[in-house]
Amino acid sequence: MSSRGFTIKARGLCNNNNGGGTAGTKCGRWNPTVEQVKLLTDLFKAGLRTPSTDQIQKISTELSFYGKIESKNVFYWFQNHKARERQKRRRISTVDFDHRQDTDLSRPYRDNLRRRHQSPPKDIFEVCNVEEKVIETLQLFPLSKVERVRPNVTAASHNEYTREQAYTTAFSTFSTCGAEMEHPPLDLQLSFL
Amino acid sequence: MSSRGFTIKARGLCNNNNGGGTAGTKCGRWNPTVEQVKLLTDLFKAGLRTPSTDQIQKISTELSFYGKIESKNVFYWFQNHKARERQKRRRISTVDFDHRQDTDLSRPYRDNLRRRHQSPPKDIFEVCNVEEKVIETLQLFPLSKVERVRPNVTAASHNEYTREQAYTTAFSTFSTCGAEMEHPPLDLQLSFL
DNA sequence: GCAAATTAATGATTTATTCAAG
DNA sequence: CTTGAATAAATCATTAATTTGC
Repeated sequence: MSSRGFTIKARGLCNNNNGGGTAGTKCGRWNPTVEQVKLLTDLFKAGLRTPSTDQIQKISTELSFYGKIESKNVFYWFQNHKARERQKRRRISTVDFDHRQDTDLSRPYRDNLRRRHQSPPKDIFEVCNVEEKVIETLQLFPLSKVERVRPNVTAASHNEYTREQAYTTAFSTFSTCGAEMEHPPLDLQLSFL
Repeated sequence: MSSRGFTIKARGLCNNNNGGGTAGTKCGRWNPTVEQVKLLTDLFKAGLRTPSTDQIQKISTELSFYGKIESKNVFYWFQNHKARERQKRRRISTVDFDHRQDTDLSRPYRDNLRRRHQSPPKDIFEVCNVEEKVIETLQLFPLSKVERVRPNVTAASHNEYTREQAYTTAFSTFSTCGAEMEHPPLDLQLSFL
């Protein structure tokens, strides 16, 4: 936890036994179980794009039932999934940038588009309260109709968010000359939370 | 703190009285005092670019002496300052990308440059132990040669880091409508939650 | 069949843009 | 117009698939 010395921490070992059940394996990076992915995907399909801290926390807690997971994993998952879905769609429809109706755009970005390109031929704001519902659902998280069955996990819940990896690079062999290494995803990052 | 309702939370009010001493003013965003900026700038000049969590914590604590400040403020400050200094430098010297000796580049990026452009005419890794020194300095933070004088702050230390703003956008009026919403009603969709 | 070698996915970081408060 | 804050885009890096040679 100190500053230096922990070279390439990620290469270490830890009890990251998901799905397979092979305990004490490498713990390089989060490896979601199929259940976790399904849940996340469902939430995404339901309209969730950028979960709040609270939501991330809840989702994380819920998913920890199926295997090791941290809040940041959830955060990253949505970040990546959102971006890659957008990207995927872009490759398909080569429509003009101004005419696309990408609903993934966050408010600031959409607003900006409006301002700069005068675009939206169709009101992009006509809302659908889907996300709202999702939130509600999330709040009801704890109670589930189905008695879930955890594949075979021994250790679980490690929902702290203690910027691990990040430093390893910074203080690894190179010691980054003084310049830097970097930063944690937005707020979740700071360990002392 | 909940999910909805708090549209644009940041516009609220709170006791953010820094420097000026006007208590109970808007708490839109952090407004660093001159002392804080000076300290941060000094650290930057000393070579610090991307402080670690520990460093951020220490810096934040130290700066809270001069006024309200959160860890994230320190984080963002370095993020922005680094980027803007780089930007500034770019406008001045229009040197080829491959030839610039920007020490701000993170390891991965530098490595990548090496790989892709065969560039570095000069070993980019020849280290400068600046940050090392900075770290030392930071560790010795508590003791200062000069007896610091706090301008006039009443409330201080709010070093929690709870991603605020970020979510407000997600749940504001728009709610991201869903083109990706063909899917069935959430109920059953998320039933297994 | 089964590893080493490749390639495809995707988790995690970093940089670039943008929003908006003051 | 400066800059704190937030998000998107780019990219790095590791793990799982898949292919290939034996």
